[in-house]
Amino acid sequence: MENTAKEREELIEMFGMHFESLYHVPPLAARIMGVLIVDGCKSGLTFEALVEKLSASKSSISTNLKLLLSMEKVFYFTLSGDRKKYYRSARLSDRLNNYLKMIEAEGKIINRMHEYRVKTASCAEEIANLNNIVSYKNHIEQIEQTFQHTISEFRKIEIQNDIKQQIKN
Amino acid sequence: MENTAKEREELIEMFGMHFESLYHVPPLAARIMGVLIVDGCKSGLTFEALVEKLSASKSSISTNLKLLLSMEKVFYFTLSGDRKKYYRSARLSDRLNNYLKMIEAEGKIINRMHEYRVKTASCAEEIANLNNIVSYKNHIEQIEQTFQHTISEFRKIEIQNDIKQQIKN
DNA sequence: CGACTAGTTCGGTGTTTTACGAACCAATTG
DNA sequence: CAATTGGTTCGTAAAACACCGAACTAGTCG
Repeated sequence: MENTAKEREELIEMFGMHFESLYHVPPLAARIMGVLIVDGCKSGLTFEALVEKLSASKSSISTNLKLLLSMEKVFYFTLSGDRKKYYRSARLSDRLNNYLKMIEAEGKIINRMHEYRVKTASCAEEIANLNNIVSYKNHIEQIEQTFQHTISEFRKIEIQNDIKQQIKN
Repeated sequence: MENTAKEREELIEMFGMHFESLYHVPPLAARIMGVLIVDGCKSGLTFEALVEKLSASKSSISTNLKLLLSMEKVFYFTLSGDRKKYYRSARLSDRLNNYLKMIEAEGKIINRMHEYRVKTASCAEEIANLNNIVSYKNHIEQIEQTFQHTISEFRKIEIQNDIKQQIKN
């Protein structure tokens, strides 16, 4: 049993590192994401629970939670007759969407790059390089489409799960 | 013509922003990447050229270049009879590979997550959630494969271009 | 060998970030 | 209305970061 606890710690740490570099958020925010995924996937975690689990101050949790809410990486729900907010991490499809956004950013900049090169190309070498850019553009677009497809497929599953959940309650 | 210069500046700035957030490097390192792509794609840029173009100190350029070299985002080559190093940004396929790495990291952590959940799942709700994770894992793997395929396709083009280049010289 | 080129390393400084405690607010409860 | 709960806001201390100049190294040339 102690082994499971250790594994839990490791998982939270792993998620923390992952989100810190991926979303560019403070360490504490990343760890919040971690515990929300590892411990809070079913019913959410309260503000208090986060303070305890992460042994951080109320103010730090508040600030970082606000950040994550504004980034839509985390959301909360309330229960009637309960003043507390229950926090949960965003859906898995949102994580996929994050990668899509990065790749879209790359795509946009490559388009600009291409326009610029077309205008300024002068020698044969540069024109050869242009072909390279076009090919890169096409690959990026292809990947974007794959992502879009995967995300929409995955969203369907999530929506179905949500409906099941709602029927149960 | 003044318009092109402005567009160039904008492109460098765009690349800078992009790489800063993507690779988590200091602003100057990101701008080095930017100028290397925009101005140095054909024949590379010298250390000196970078100092001038970015109007930064030699020490800052040195430090950031060292960082980019260690990250393999930048490489250099030398010409016989010329003491200078010529810096170039990594290939486009390496940029694609960077996204693959991120997604692989996500995949690994999701695997760990799944193992953990299998061990700790107790109620029906948790088991339902498990299916969700499995499905996510599968989608991630599918995307990884697409990426691997795209990267290997793209590498072929790059290698062909390299050969053409070598024949020319 | 002295001067120059090409670049690195070191120490320091101004800025930014991160987390904190204390004070505060707003809603509820006895 | 006083006390408690659930949380926010603000000012700040500590640490990390980014960039710089000065001093230094290592190779080259006259």
